[in-house]
Amino acid sequence: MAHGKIVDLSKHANRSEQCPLKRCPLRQHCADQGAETRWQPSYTTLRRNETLLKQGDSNSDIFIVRSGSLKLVALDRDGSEQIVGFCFPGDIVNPSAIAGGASAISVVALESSSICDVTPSCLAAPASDGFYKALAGECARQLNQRDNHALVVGQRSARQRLAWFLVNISNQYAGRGFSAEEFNLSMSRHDIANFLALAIETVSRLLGDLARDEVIEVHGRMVTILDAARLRTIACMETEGLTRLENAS
Amino acid sequence: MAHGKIVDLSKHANRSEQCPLKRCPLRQHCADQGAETRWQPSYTTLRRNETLLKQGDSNSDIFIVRSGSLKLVALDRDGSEQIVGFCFPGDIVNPSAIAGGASAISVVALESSSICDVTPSCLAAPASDGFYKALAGECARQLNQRDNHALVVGQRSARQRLAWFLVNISNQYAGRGFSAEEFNLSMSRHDIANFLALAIETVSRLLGDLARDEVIEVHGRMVTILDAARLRTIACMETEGLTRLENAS
DNA sequence: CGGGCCTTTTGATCGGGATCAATCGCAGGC
DNA sequence: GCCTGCGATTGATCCCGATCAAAAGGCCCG
Repeated sequence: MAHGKIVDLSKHANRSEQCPLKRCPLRQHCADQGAETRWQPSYTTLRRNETLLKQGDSNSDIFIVRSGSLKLVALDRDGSEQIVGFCFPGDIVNPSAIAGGASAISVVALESSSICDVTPSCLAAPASDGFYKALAGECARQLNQRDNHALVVGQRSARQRLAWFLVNISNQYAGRGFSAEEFNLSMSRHDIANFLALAIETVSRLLGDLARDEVIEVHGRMVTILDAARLRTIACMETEGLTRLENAS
Repeated sequence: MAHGKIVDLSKHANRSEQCPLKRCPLRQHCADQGAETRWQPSYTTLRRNETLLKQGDSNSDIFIVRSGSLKLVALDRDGSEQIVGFCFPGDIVNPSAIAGGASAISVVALESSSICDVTPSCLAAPASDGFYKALAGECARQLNQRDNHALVVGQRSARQRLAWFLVNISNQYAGRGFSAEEFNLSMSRHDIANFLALAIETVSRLLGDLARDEVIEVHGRMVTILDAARLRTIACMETEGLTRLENAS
């Protein structure tokens, strides 16, 4: 468990030595193909609540998050929304673009974010096995995440879901070299509630409960995990003890 | 809306003129590559409750359903299970194998099923763009389905979920040339309940309600849709009116 | 500093669906 | 035929989390 500095991902400077793109399999593929010189993606900056990708848009672009964070939202025409995931620096957004057609979800920035559109340069090189394989692999990873989310939402109590969420976020931060114990949530209570299929009031109350139990400490969006082991225990079964293979990255 | 015969998918003969494999993009790819002669996959037969693929197994096989049906199950070590999808003839099982690693889900037959393992022959041909692209596309399609499932489970009432499920199953059958109005469910009430994150008693009661309202007719696992329009209306908002892009196939 | 607006918290009540508990129905075995 | 056992139905009750309601912070802007 990495002990990095406490930072907002949004403030994460894009200094090359720690640019999250370095780890991106798509980029690595391009490099492997000797296409490094063609790696000239375009960059976009989004502010809070701005949309990167809109559900239904015919869209063939694939993005990588450089800094900030975003939510993936499935919308229904009657207005109901379901957040199906969050994206952090280094994550690949919209690998489904490979299948063509309309985007099945919308992607919205949770905070100021810098996004890299990798499609043009990758496609400039004749599309190769490596490119498709990397994308397929990313789709597969996201599929696993969705299945895990379904398992949690479908089988666990509100308290377990929230604990699971916190463990997950903590892992996300840790995997990027930041503190796993102390971090700022970039999403609102509303987003957390929606993601976990709970009411916002329930999330608020349960955060309070966890704080009262001294498992975490909460000040607005700043969360400190005081007892990671217990949090993990709660996440998995409130009393007994275990997760399925956690997709940490 | 196709008006085919009423059949069990399990009884669907593998006569070549209607073999579901014909439509499989993977197979088409192999044909396109002139690899048709190498299309010599192995076949497996499973009976009810037999496992095609076990979560955690290091597995690189990709399958296609020839006949029958299966459930995709995400398991937790504490014993809880979540069905995340069902498979019917022509469906590609485990496209995630492309990413390697352990399988994230288990796949279990709901009835006697004939399965085709396509990996050996496809991989015999030098893996090409088309192969990976077809798989990536399939992963993307499944990702959409999962998101839709999450939206329904996260946002809709029990009655809406069940109606949505019936509409979905009906579409699956229709898409395969069978009757959209009358069919045998291959899954138990337990499976339906689990898939929709409901209690089995709730599913039973709501099926009874829908039958009493003359929207459907139920005799054990045999379901007849009497008023498809109303069922669709219920599925989407119980009173108002709409779906998001339905992934019918 | 004060005011408006949005997010979050906290409190009180309600209800949809879970849970508990029989009973029923049907298929397979002897 | 009858017994056995599992799946499905039906009924009664309970409770978790939703909903309604209101207050309390934050935060930006004038």
